[in-house]
Amino acid sequence: MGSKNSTAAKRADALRSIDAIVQAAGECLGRSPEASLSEIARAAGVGRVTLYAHFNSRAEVVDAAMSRAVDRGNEALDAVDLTGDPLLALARYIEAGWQLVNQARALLAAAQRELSAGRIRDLHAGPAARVETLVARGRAEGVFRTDLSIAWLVNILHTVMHSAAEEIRAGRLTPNHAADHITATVLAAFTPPGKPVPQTSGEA
Amino acid sequence: MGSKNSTAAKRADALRSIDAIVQAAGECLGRSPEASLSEIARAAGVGRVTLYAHFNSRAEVVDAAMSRAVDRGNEALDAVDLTGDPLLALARYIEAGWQLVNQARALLAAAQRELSAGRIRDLHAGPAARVETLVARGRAEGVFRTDLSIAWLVNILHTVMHSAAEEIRAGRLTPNHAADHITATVLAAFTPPGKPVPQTSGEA
DNA sequence: TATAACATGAACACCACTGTATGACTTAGT
DNA sequence: ACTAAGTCATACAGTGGTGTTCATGTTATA
Repeated sequence: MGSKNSTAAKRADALRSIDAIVQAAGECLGRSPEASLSEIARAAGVGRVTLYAHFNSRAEVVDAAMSRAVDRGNEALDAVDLTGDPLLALARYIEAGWQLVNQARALLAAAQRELSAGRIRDLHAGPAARVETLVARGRAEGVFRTDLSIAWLVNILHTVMHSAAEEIRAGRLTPNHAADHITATVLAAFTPPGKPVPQTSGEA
Repeated sequence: MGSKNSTAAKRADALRSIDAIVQAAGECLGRSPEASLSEIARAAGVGRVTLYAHFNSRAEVVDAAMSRAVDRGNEALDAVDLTGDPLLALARYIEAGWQLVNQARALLAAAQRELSAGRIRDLHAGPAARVETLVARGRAEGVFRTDLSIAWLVNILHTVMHSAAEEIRAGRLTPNHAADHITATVLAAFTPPGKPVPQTSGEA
């Protein structure tokens, strides 16, 4: 559904172009959701007509870029160990994926105007489940608060990650400290009322 | 700088139109930053040409809508008591302004593409200072954490407010519980490491 | 009621983006 | 080396937004 062909085998040449286009689309749409196809084609080092030779519409380009981002995200996050202490697991998740999640969110803005709601749900099913089970486990173990819904906590995690990326873009935060800031903030936000918030980096 | 005239006194008729346009612009741009002037004029119950009779460009409309939103925000927030216990003060601030801040942020997206960076800084100077001093006072009193910068904490506050509004739009949160969720989350995130997170609503 | 201000629809030129078509050129695969 | 596949520049039609002009009505206000 991403590319144009049905059964014909593509030439190595064409595959290279397609890959460049999808990659450029991910970058351009990640920066600005209303990037034009001309802009994407130019960033891919390819003619605009060539883009239309492989994708029937703008929606197909967005879909391909979004799918690729989700795939790469899943791939990267599969390498993260989410077992053991939920606090440490969450810290590992944040460390591995905070800038990844941000780009996915920027792409999402483009996808939400170009793709159907069902398609977006499908693309999000996998990644969302991973964090949800981690949060659920943390709640079951008494480490994360239960007075707020799982959906809200997951939303907070993603929101803080995203905002950190924007703070960096605005020059108010350095990339080195981003993960620390996110972790410190989210772990505190997840702490059950009455319990002390965990120390994240330097312990006394 | 907002409207078109210089010295001529406007008719009551015209003032009514201008007000309707600015109000409609606030609503339309609050929903979608790329709302067209045709759309805004229609929402204002006014002809498109009439809009151009009062505003020279799209930027002027955006500026007027943004200025109005900031003014109304300042007005509403001036009524909030930010003295006393910083925790309670922050809770009052959230209660009063969370949906307000969200609309301002949605407008901000439109403003950032149409207005100069300097103009945006000017518009934000007032509102930002208010929260910053509150956060600074909370830190000085040992209630808020000092291991994260003031700018980051303020950013977290606004980000969580904004995300709550989006959760409501997505149907995952009811407006009644929004302020509670935001307060519970932000107060926990602001708590210094090692200290217990405060109970917000029901105490055991 | 006179008149200047205002509102309005229709029409215009301009621009950027989308999507398609054509024809010449280059490259991959056998 | 031959051919099908791919690339690309140019050009085209269609769409939708921005600003402007104009001629005709409508309304506030003195």
